Formats: sequence, C-alpha cells, structure tokens
Amino acid sequence: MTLRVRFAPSPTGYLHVGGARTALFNWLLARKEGGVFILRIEDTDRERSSEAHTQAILHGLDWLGITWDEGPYFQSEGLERHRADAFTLLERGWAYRDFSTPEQAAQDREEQVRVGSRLRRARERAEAMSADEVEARLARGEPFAVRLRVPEGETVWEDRVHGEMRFRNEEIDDLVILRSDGTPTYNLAVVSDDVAHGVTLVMRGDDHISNTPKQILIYRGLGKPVPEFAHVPMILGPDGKRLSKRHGATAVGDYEKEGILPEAMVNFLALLGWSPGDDREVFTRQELIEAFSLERVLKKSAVFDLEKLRWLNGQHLMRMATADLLPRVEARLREAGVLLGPGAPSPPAGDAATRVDLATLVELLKPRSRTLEDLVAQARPYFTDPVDYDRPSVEKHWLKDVSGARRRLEAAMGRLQGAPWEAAALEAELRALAEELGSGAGKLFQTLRVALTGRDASPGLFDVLVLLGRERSLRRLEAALAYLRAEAAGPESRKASLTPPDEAD
RNA sequence: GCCCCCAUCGUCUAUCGGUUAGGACACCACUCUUUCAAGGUGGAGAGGGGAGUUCGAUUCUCCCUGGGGGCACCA
Repeated sequence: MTLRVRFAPSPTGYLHVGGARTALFNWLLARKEGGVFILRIEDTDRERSSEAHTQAILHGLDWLGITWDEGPYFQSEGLERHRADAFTLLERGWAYRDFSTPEQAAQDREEQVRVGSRLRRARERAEAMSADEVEARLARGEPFAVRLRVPEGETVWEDRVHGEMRFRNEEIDDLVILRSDGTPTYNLAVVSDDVAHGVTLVMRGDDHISNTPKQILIYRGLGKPVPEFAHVPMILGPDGKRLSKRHGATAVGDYEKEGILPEAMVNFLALLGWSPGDDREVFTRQELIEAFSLERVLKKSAVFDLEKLRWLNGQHLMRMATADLLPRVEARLREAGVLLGPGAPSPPAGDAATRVDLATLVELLKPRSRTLEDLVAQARPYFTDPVDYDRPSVEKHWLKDVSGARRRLEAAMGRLQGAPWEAAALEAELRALAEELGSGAGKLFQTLRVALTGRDASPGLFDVLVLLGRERSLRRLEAALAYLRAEAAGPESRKASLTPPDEAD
C-alpha cells in the first residue's frame, strides 16, 4: 500500500514555523517513500478562517518548495459527508443524540470539574429518554447534538515516534461530534476527511496525542481501517514555552522577508526534532529526502534557535551559485530603490563605464553575509553616490590623523591615475606606495577603503577597486578628500573657540 | 484539579550497557589576513535527584522533581 500523508492547517493565521516543520516532515517522508502528500485546508471554523490566510499558507509552502500531490482540499466541502458519518455512528449505536440545553451542558461541565472525574451525564439523560420521547422531540424539531458513545476498555496504538500509547477509555469524554446546528466538530471532520482521502499515516504535532484515542474510536465506529500515527515534537521558544508571537517572528513569511533562503529554512527546520545520525549539518533538499526517516525523529521538543538559522543561512548563501542568487538580490535592491527598473542604469545616472557588475559584487559578498537583507545592505554603498560615510569608520581611519589621511588619499590618487585597472597590478601599485609612505599597508588600505565604501569592512580592497572601476573610484577618492578638507577647517576652528582665553599662557 | 508526553553542554544533537560522553550554533583565545567575513587550531561547557537491575549504567525499570501538551457544541 502506498504511503499517503497529509498536512492539514487551519487558515486562522499565517504559516507558522511549527506547522511548516510538520508539513516538511510529511513531505520528506512522502518524497522518500514515493508516497502521496496531500494538502487539506481545515476551514470549518468560519469565524476565524480567511481566504487571505489560506493564500498565505499556500504561498509559504510554495516558498519552502513543499509541493503537494493532491489538493488543496477544503474541509468545508465535506460537510455533507461529515454529517452522514455522524449519522452512521448514530445508527451503529456508537453515538447518541444529546438534547441537553446549553445550561445543562454548562452545569455538566462544572460538575465534572468539581467531582474531578469523567461523568457521562449527557449519556445518562439520553439513555433515560424513551424512544417515544425522542420521536416526539424530533417531530417537534428540537435541536440535538450528537455525541460519541465511548466504550469501556482501553484505546491503544503503536505510535511511529512514541511507541505504544495507551489510554483508558474512562478518561475520554463522550465528545460532541455533530453540533446542534448540524455542523461537525474537529475530531469527526478530521477522521471523516482522512478516511475519504485514504490517509495511511497521520503525522502531526504531539499536541494532538490526546485527540488520537478519540479519533481512533471514531474510525472503529465507522468501521474504517485506523491509519498509523506519528506524533512529532513541538517547537518551543527560547523560554521553553510553545513558540508564539511574543517570541518574535513565528510566521514563515517573516523569515522570507528577512532574507532567509528557503533552502536554509527547510534545512534548519528539518534539524529540529530530527537528526541524520551523523555530523552533517548543511543539507540540500534532495539530501534531506534521502537521509530522512521517521525512526530518527526525536520525542523531545526543540527550541527554535535563530542564531543557528542565520548561520545555516550563511552557509547556504555562500554555497549557492551566484546565478541563482542574482535575481533574488536584484529584486531586493530594486525594492530598496537602489536599482531602478530592468535595464535602467545602475546606479542612477550611471553610464556603462561606472556601472557596477552585480554578479561580481554578489560573488564577493555572499560569503560575508548571513541573510539576503544583510547582503543587500552591504551591496548598497556600491550603488549610491555620494557614499554614506559610516561615522565610526571615518573617525577611526580619517579623523585621528586628518593630514595623514589626506596625504595618503592624494598619493593614492596620483598612483592610481595611470595604473592598469586590474587587481594584481593595483595591489602592486598600492603596496609600493605604502612602502614609500612608510606608514604600513594596512593604514593606507583602510583609509582608502573608507573613501571607496564609506566603511571599514568590505571585500578585498583591490576587488573593490576593480568592481567600482577607475572613474568611479577616483571620483570617490576625490570626494573623500573634499570631505577631509572641510573637516580640517571645521573642527579646528571649533576647538579654538572652545579654548578659554585666560588659560593660555 | 485530572489525563498524557518529555528530560545529554545555554541551544540543536550523537550515543542503540563498557566512550577521555562526540559534533554543530553561540562564546573565548590563537591563526590566516589590507578590513570584514569565510577557513584552520585550541578552550570553556552536559547526562535533574533518588532507588533498583547489572560485573558495569547517560543508556533498562520505578519514584520524585522539572518542563511541555491536552481536558469546548475551537481547530
């Protein structure tokens, strides 16, 4: 029998990382075993469900590359079947009609809490009711809910993650399966749908463990084969509590926005609650499919570690082919207003001679970035004119020795004017110059780096020069010089005015 | 309150009775180096507690503790 698994989110929010991880495990197993991965949207809660959320979930899965083979089915489309299943249960004696008023139901609940053990008051009332009275109430059109008649005994299953699970039926309530308005409740709808979709393995978060015996009972009542179950651990926040909004970003879309690669997200999520058994950490989707197995899924819940996700993203980023990265970076640069429309000059008002080669830039930046946003931020100075100077960098490398910085800049300009614009040659020129100035290569390079990029951290200086091109590089050095001239005049005069006259001796 | 699940470095994890308890993130040194990354080397860092079983327990059993989840005519 071929494996049939499903992911069944309810569209009451965006795709949550916990949900995404559950979806991923199902998908990985289906792909590994040649099974079928079904997507079902559980939209029976009309109040909280929305089309926008459904779209967000579909988009999230799509972004992650989790493709489904069947669906999306919508739970709301199965209403009639759910209802029919409830009546089948009724006919078979596995369920009963509950004519209790809301007041009675509330009282029952209150009593149950007080007594501290399972009571079956609704069932007692139903059984005390004569067939004639039931007929009469039905004839009068009185509303009733349908409750499952939980039998005596124990409900046991062999969980693919937890092993044997055993619940005493006396611990299970006679749950409502069909509300008095005729709509099904979750446990009935799930079972009905999983039967209809031929699901053979239900893999979901372990917060569903206590629903499982109820659902198994429904399968039995319906006379349908009970699927296998695998309850995977949940994902927790850094405080050990269930991951939620207050922990920050919990929607998959938040990470997409931040510039996490879907490849890295999938990799990271797979490693939460599962491990390959060896020391590998960085996986492609295909490698995950090959390595995945239910046997190696952990029972312990895992804490979501943003730092590790970022690290993993950096790993994926630097391994990714620049050609694959390029469109993503370009889109973000455009969004940031740094690149204009397709085919438009970059930078604004640039010409062929001063255009920065994005592919080369991405190549240089990808091993130094953790996220796409980060990469884009680092790319920015290469496109903006004039450059924004990073204040601490300016202070450290220019202002501590203004005249020295000016001397180095001027000398460099002279040297570079006629130099062949090629990395090795530029390096030879500038190293020779540093030698002449006798101030150390590092000092010269940092002074230039700030002039060229506005900051003191960047790819190798000669790569930067080549990337910017002669014209643009010289223009930036010139601008730096102008800045320093102004700076030299400004602070000096300010300093002078601050000196009290009478302190001078 | 009742039921259920879980328990190795701060975090993700390896170990399927015998290991100096291994790796990764983060952290700290050092190294490479024109800076920042990346890389390399090293460091610090863990079996919650108590009983058993066993020649031997992180590993098996039980209890306690701690954490989590569930107890709706929500999903």
